[in-house]
Amino acid sequence: MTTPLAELKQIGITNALRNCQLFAGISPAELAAIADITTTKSVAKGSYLFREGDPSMGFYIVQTGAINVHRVNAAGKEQVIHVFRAGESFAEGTLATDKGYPADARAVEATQVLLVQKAGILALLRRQPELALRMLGSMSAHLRILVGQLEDLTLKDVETRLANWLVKRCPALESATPVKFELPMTKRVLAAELGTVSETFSRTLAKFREQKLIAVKGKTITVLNPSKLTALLRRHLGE
Amino acid sequence: MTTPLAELKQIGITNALRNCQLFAGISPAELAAIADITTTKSVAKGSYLFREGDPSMGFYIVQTGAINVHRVNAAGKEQVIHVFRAGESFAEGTLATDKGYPADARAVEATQVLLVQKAGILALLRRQPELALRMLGSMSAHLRILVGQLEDLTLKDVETRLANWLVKRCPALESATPVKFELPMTKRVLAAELGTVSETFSRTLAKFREQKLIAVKGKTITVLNPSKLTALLRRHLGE
DNA sequence: GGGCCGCTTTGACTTGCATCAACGCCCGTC
DNA sequence: GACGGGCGTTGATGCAAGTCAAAGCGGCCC
Repeated sequence: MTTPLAELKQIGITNALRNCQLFAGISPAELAAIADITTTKSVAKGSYLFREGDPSMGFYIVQTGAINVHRVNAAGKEQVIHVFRAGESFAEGTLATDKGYPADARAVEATQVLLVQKAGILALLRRQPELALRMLGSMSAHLRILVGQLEDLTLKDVETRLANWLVKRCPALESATPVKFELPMTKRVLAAELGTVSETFSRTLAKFREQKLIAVKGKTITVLNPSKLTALLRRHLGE
Repeated sequence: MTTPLAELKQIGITNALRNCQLFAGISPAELAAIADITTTKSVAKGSYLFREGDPSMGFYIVQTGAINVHRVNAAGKEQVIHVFRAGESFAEGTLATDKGYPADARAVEATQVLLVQKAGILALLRRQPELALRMLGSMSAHLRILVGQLEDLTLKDVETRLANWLVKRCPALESATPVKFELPMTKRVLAAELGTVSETFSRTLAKFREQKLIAVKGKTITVLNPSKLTALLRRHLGE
């Protein structure tokens, strides 16, 4: 930490931390203290950051790439809990218990993460109650995501879930002008995130295509008429 | 707080707090400080403690009775998130955000709860970092519950979920001696907790009855052979 | 006791979705 | 340029579980 090289590394980490919602607006001194207990880690596409039951090393922040947090049952089926992308933090929950990680975490693509080390952050939290409150807030956000997931999976069918997913990435919900975007992953992976399999996903896309709601070309999806899609969504939720 | 009557009330609250896992092993001074910012509240069976979106008053601890935390979609269907019983705390997640409660909370039966008030506990957390860590631990436990729920609902069928539920209330898992107990609620409510409807629940009970795994008489259920039930559970999970 | 309402059970039907299977397609490697 | 493998699409089939309907069965109030 006293050599120029190490200092340089800390500066890089500090910058990365600043991009994380969890630490938005935090004082430079605190940020530096956190950087001191943070390391970086590269995860190759498809390899695991941790697995269910592994003892907690701390919590993570995605710098670049994406981490798929999921759960596997004995039959080998995966349920995606959430895909975390740049700036998002996860596994904060393992700080205050001696249980291990409650799920698996795998890199969807080549990914760079920050590891905020358990012992260090715990000591820091004891001195910085405000920071502890931030962590509480972050965990609360995760709880909300999970509650949303729960609702998604049980109260809606695949068609509704996909419509919802599409609507979420349209900037102007009520506009009638087409919106075009690229899928950031394979359709198979997206299907899993939506809690279904690729066949059903493909069929549902086809259904929307027939109704002239969207156009699909490879990984490019065009929402032809956002307002019609939101109307469909409302219709499905309203009955 | 200076009148004898108020003091007596605080003593009662203090005792109640002591029964909560969240505060297990905490110092008497801290406990008293928490009692100062805590009020009690009675909730009649079926009435709501709070609803989704209500601004947060603080978090709750169940003293007696049971609180059903659930979510309702536009179609009016309910998804039970968890039923909290004596000694359990919930809604801690609303402390650190200005969003309201993320779900509905209704009393399953006549219930007494403690309300730890938001402003008070926040001030306390700023002075007592250890307490903040406890709250983090508690929220982490809730996250685990939710992740478990998510897995239950997506990776298992109703038969497996019911078997799991039954096995959980058998003291000796591997024994061949019958275990008898009373349902603490109507079957309809239990069905909802297991993420299904009363008809399917009834059919699944019948299926177990035919296999001589259980006997049912009104609200009394007898698990005839716990070890056979756990064997069935393992078989379902293992393939 | 009689009547009523809500819970429970059972049966018949419907449906959304996973699974299995087959085939075209793209893209890598040899 | 030929082969192989993973993805995407489509069709056929099976099944778990939700819905609708009808009929017992309590329990509770008058």
